[in-house]
Amino acid sequence: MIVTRFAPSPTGYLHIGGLRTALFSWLWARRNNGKFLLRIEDTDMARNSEEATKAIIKAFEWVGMDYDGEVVYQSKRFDIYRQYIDQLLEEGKAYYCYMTKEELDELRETQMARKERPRYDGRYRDFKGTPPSGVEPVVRIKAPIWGDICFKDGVKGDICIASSEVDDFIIARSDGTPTYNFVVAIDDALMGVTDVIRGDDHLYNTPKQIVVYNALGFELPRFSHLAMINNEEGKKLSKRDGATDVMDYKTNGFLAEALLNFLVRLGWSHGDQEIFSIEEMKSLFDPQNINKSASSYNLDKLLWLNSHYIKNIPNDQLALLLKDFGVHIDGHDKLELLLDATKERGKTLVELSEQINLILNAPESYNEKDYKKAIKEDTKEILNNFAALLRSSQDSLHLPCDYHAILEKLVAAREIGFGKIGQPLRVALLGSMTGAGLDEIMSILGADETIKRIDKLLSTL
RNA sequence: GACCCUUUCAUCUAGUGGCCAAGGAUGUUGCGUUUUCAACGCAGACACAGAGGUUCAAAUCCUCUAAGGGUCGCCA
Repeated sequence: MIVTRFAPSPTGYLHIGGLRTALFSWLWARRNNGKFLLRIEDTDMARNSEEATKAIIKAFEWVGMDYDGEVVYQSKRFDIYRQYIDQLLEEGKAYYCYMTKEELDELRETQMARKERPRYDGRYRDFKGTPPSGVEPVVRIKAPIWGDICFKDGVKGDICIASSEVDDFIIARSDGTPTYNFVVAIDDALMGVTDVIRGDDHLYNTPKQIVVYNALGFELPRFSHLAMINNEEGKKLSKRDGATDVMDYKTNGFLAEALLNFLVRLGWSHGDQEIFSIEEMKSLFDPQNINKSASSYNLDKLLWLNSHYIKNIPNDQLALLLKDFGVHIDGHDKLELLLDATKERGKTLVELSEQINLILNAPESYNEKDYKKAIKEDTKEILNNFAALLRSSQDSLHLPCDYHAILEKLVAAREIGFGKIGQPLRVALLGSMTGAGLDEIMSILGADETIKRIDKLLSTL
């Protein structure tokens, strides 16, 4: 069985890059009817917050990603880690190191000065003497001294790192708490994780974790390291780049489906296909098709996808989503017509709600430029004429085509161009010359409201 | 500085030695549809980082160079 996991450290909101990593892991598990686990990496007591964990879970809920079983908190598993530390100590695979932080800093400086890669020199590796007093020791694991540490990465292929590059890293701090690379390996093994899918930035941790796997006799999972997502300038995505918090996308009017579709195509592809429903992703996703190279975030494409999903989800669902944006049209008898007329005009739910409000609420003022452009000498007469026509045939006006018919009638009778009536009418109804089709707008408003808005404009002439 | 990874249109990507004088998508340009905007349709512009090899044949394999990124914590 395939078991994947997402293992964030709770230091803030869920980042867009984190979501993509989680998505890939989730999809791979779901595709194989496997398990997708959520583990919170909170071994650093000073930095983690409960809020952050909640934020991550909330973001998962929004996008509809479900995890299996209970959330695992590393902070609650310290006694498990302690056991393994003791075991390694007993077996001579780990040892106490009495080097102070100051000594360590000093060592690093001299190494840097010699243009070497800074690393622990192993001075306590085979220490048999009397430990210096007054130093709380850390526990270090014995990493191999010779050869290479190799593994096959699901994305990058064969990776080999010289053992000389991997030092005897600390697995327990002087206060006894375990460190990241140690607990990750243990938890992944204990939780039965078969596929570790994570960011590129962990590539260098992998050989360290392999040291732990080997020392404890655990079987290695498959590792797949995802290249980073950069910003539109190709630089590392940071908080300065605006919306990096997943939940910002919700407030900015993006659909979860669109976000996931966007993210799944960042670094992964399936031929030429661009649009993937969640179900399709679940059945098609394969880490084998993940790209090696980093990709850049591109808002235009996200926007395009979002408008695609806005246009294609059922109207009743759309109405539900719109509630969060101050548009309450649940019971509106012209709901279908209203959304059909507007949903091609909004790339986000924010824009769409603006479009809808434009129709639902009578204009309080008119766009100056459009007003000037639309209002001509004969406009007053034409609009009066049109209003009269509306009044006289009020009872038979229902569908957009009904309104269209009387517009045609007016145009034919007066022998004028469509613009003569269309432009001022548009200003009267919406306050400006852009927006949905006139026939639809009038049908949604009904004859009464249409006449009211025309009269209001007439009163300014 | 050391080690590691990456490199196809502006962007996401297809491509695993011949089907590629490089395909799709976003964006962009023009035209059409339209009372307006949008949407849609059609047409166009835009790329194999560079240099050397290997081969009958290279975007694809090898070497070097360059550029970008990552990592070097008692953070995760």
